[in-house]
Amino acid sequence: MNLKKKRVTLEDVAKRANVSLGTASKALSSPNKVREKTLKRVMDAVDEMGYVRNGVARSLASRKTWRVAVVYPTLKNPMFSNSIDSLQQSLLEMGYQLVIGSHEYNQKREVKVLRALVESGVDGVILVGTDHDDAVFHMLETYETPYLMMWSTDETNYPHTIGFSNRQAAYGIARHVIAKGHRKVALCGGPVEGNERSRQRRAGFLDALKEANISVKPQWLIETPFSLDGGREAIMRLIEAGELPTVMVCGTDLHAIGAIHQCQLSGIHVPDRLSITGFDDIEFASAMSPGLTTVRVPMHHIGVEVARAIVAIINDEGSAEALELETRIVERESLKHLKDGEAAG
Amino acid sequence: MNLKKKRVTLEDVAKRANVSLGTASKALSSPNKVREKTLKRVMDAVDEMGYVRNGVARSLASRKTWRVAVVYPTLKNPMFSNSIDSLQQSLLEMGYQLVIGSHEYNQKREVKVLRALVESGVDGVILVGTDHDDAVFHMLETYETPYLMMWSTDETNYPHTIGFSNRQAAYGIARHVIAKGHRKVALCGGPVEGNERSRQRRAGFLDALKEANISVKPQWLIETPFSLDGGREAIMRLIEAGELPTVMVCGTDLHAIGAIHQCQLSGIHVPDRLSITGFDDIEFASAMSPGLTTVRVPMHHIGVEVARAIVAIINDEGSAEALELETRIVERESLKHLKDGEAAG
DNA sequence: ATGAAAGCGCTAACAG
DNA sequence: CTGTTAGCGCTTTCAT
Repeated sequence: MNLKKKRVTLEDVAKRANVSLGTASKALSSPNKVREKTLKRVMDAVDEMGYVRNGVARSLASRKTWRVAVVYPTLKNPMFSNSIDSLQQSLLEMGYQLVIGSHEYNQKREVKVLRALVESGVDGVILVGTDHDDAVFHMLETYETPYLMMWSTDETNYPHTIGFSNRQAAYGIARHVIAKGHRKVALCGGPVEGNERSRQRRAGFLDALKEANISVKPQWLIETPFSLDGGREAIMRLIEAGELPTVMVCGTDLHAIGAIHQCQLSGIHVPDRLSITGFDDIEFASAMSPGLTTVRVPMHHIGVEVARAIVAIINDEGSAEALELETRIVERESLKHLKDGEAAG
Repeated sequence: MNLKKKRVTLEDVAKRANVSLGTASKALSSPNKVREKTLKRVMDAVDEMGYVRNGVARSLASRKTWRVAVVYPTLKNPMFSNSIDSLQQSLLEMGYQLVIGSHEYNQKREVKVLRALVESGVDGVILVGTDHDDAVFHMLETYETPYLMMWSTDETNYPHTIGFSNRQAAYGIARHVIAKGHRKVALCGGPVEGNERSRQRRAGFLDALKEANISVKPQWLIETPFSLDGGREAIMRLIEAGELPTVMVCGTDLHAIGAIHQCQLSGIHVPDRLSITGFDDIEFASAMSPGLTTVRVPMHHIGVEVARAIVAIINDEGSAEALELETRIVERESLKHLKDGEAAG
């Protein structure tokens, strides 16, 4: 009662149940490989003594942690924090715990965060995007840790990649915007350095513009941080630049929502004076006014497939093939269909 | 090259550096307790062999996992996912990894999630709120796992609690609303069962109304799920009930934002026809139109303090005193100041 | 089906 | 300051 009583171990349980340590162990992990009577004796002892398994010891002996790490660029974007949810649920069903890291879009920090995660012991690693510091790949390979990259299938040949083509998706929404009669187009995305998603989204936008023979003014090619403020800043720059385009195509919903907000503050009517589109389709995109026209990313689907895939790779049964999912355009009020007259002016 | 080469262990490193296992271990964990020359020999060996510490073995031997678990009711509310961020950053600085669980406001599921986390091995546990299944407290105490409750200081005497008084905060915003001339008040909150925050927020609202001698119609006392849809549903019910109040006070921003959206769909002008207030002050509350009048919760501050506190408790130096932080009202356009005439009508 | 024994890779006394 | 020696609590052969 007073002495610091040691935690009860499997050995204690075994003694009480009158079986060997090995048998007790088997009773817990493979109940069907033990006589029913023995099983009951062990289970009773477990209950009576309030035994709880020591996962650390299990992991050391079995060389399996039942833990998977995921490293996000940020958790501030609801896109990623919702992804945690899907991932976590799916992994839990397969008996895995999810450990999370983030690095605020800093590749060097990503290396550190990942190292800490890997050292602490995980059976597999999930990365966002395909553009990472060499040290990341080196560490993962040296240490022979199974890993997979999600969200983007661009710019890589690695087989274990699950996501979508950012370039194509961006191309798609840009074409859509052009089809609505827009010719004066501004682009606003996040930093492209060390981020193939940003890069490919921009490339996709530009592909569509080029195809339609539309050139973008340099001042209308904007790069700001991944945040509401980034979007607000973009609008300020547009205003400073003098002439307003008829539409601003954004690389993320965060940009777009911030931009719309700034338009409201600055008295620019959306979409009458300026149309705005996003990318991601976070929940708030549909709850605001005007509703945001954007690209829906199969976030939940990615989470489910990624969970399944990383477990498969861990068990050495992963298919060596990238999985490319579909995106689709969601039309709401923030994008205006220009009449011919307006298109010109 | 071809055989599955075993991972290099500390023992390998020690041999190569010509020191004993113990010395190598000390070199890594207490570099200053080792002669400089020895340290260098070990470090060189580490680099040459690409050694990475095995955290699992460390944990078993030292009985320390350097991991802290946090269990959220949901990750879908940006409030909580942003909290992950603060917590994680602060813990990382102190050398701890964060492991996350969630249960979608289901107390029985919380028990299971927590058990998995505790079994897998954590040095401490962070819970949201004070209302949990008995099994939770029982498990934590039996297993002698340090824990702490955050977000709410209501309905508990447990010393390790960091958050704010939901009742007081709710009372505050309700008084504010009343001071703006509102007398026809509807309330919309989340389910109160197993959730002392919901319960205390509602109680706080009612305290203020009672004090002002305002009675709430039963149909105006609404309880819907914690989601945008929950807010939308509340508005639909108000419409069905016939007469509209002049304001609806919401228990979370999610409710409020959903409600405002539904008003827009249903042609109810906010705030001219109906004022709406929220609770939490998530980022989107300020980026929408009309901006949401709400209660700012010191989410980041909580994260920082909680991280500090759980580590202190783990190290047996936690102050046995709850920490109550301040909230404050953020005024935006969704709450209208009623003129005397309107107040009556 | 069960028991015995050998680690998993590291930390933590304790000697020297 | 360094080496030696026990474990940490469990899984896993291998016999029986």
